[in-house]
Amino acid sequence: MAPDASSVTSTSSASAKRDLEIESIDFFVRMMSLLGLPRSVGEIYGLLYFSPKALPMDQIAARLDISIGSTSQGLKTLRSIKAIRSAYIPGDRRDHYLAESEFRRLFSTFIKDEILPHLESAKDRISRMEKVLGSEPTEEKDFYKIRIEKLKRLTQASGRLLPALAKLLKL
Amino acid sequence: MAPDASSVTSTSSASAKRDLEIESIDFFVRMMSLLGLPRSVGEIYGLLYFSPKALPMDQIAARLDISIGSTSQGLKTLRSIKAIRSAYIPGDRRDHYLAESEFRRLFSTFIKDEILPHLESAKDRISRMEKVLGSEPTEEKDFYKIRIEKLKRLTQASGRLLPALAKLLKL
DNA sequence: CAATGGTTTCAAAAAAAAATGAAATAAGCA
DNA sequence: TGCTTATTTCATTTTTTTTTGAAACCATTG
Repeated sequence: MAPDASSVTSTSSASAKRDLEIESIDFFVRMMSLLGLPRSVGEIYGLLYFSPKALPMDQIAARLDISIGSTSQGLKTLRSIKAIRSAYIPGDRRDHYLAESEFRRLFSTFIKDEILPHLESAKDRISRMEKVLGSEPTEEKDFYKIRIEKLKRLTQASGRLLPALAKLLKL
Repeated sequence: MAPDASSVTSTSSASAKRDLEIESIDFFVRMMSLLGLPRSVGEIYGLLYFSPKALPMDQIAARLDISIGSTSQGLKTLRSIKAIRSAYIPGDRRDHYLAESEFRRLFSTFIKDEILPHLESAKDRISRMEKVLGSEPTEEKDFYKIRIEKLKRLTQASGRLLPALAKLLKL
């Protein structure tokens, strides 16, 4: 078979690394988008996840071919959900980033920040519903009562289940 | 206090119903958006969830003040995740829709259709990663091995946990 | 304390997602 | 079958989200 300049390199492991990197980026782009996070955030995390050394922002932007604006924003998001941490590299002013590979922490932060607040407001809303219904003797009162009851159970179950789920994900 | 034509009606429970409806729509718009579904889908489900009688498409569009195009699309989505079902009303040609209030079914369909396919493709991807790595004796091989191992555990855990979660949500 | 390199911010552009409305299709009824 | 009403489809428009790029900001160091 014909040697191909782009895939055969001196060390031969460089292309393997690139392959892993690409699979990783692809994987995390999908996964982050499942969590509602933008493409660039998935790309950055995917790159860092398979990087043995911490990378500075400008290298991340260059490797992914995205703007430093996006990169800065994406790193901010990833920091906020504790999906990355920065490592100090002596003699280099730039911040260097490493992927946090403990998914447990990642998910529990996500659940805590994104899901639980909604559950909180749901509780208030259900109280309001009960108040509205309480004073109104409509014919279909039973129907409404049951619906409110189901909503209540849903939010209660979620409130208990989600934190438990986060704990189970000790990977 | 001054009587207000729009909120005081002959039965007085009409406004209570409207209040519940609004809270419900608001609730489900948020919840559906958490699942990545468009606003209109949440509105439709929220309306149906607190409707004691099945509603036809044109009434749904009118009450929510959205186009029948959106309504048709939204109903299609909701049907596909089994969140609603249609009821036959004698003497009326139109399809009438009811909310499926068993959240368990709703979630398990959602998990099965939206999440599990991703997990499937993740398995393939991980096999590819292992193949790439296997033939490459790099120095950092241990690092890559560990990362791949973690990914594998994540997908395995999710594959086991998510269906279990769906079952637990018998509300 | 200026100069340089690194990072953030944010208005504008680009891209993606959702809603509209009208035409096409289907489905019930006379 | 033809007429009427209900529903779907889809090109276009609108809205929302994401990315860009340049200016502002910060921090280190000569």
